[in-house]
Amino acid sequence: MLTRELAGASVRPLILSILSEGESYGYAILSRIEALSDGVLAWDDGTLYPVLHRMQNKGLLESSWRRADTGRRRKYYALTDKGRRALEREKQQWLQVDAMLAELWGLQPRLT
Amino acid sequence: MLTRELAGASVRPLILSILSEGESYGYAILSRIEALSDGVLAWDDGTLYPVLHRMQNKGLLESSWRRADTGRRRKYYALTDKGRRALEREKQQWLQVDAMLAELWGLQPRLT
DNA sequence: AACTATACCTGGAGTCTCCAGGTATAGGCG
DNA sequence: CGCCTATACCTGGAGACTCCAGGTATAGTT
Repeated sequence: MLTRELAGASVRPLILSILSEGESYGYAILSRIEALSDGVLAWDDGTLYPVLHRMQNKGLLESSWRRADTGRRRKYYALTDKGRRALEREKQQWLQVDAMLAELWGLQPRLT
Repeated sequence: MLTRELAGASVRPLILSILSEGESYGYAILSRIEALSDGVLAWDDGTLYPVLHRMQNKGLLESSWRRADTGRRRKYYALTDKGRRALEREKQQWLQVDAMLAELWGLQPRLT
């Protein structure tokens, strides 16, 4: 698994990025992350939900309870405008740090 | 500045990477990071020192007080073998998360 | 009727950044 | 010589966050 610090740094960008593709809900976000990482990352759901709540409190997300075709109740989350701006900021910050590490590691810089 | 989470995720890899180029000391590490980021990142030194202490406690670094040519006392830090292994792990983890974000953001994957 | 997978939530322990404040000294300047 | 600035290190407490253990509920399968 990841160090707690890297986990902390990546949850928010990952959630924002996944939701930028369209609304989703906790459980699905979890599986999406697991799939994206080829099974390497698997957050406990008890870690994810509080993060979603905090992000909603800060106005980055909005949520609505709906019943899926499967009959189950789900809490769907979608990005707000503020959330979209936050994603842009987080992305820039990530790329900033990534560029520094890439330089230290002798990797080629990313073309933007 | 960075979000506290990204700051947390990047301090350790940055320190380990900088020290992998040769020993250094707190104040110089700070300026190295500032230079690498083109002035964007500037950690408070009160944030860095406890991190160095913790890393030494975990056996990732070793330190020695020496007097520089300038006459000042400095605490030089160097990587231990354990530190070198930790760097390798952190690097893999970073690249893992980076690959996930790159995919979500539609960036080209990094060639290893 | 029992089980599994889906789907959500909370509380407390431990850990970490951040900030404010503190100590000490070399070198330059008046 | 006395003052200032840059260099160089340290600590304590506040606040924030992940992690884990535990809990609730229900659709579908056996």
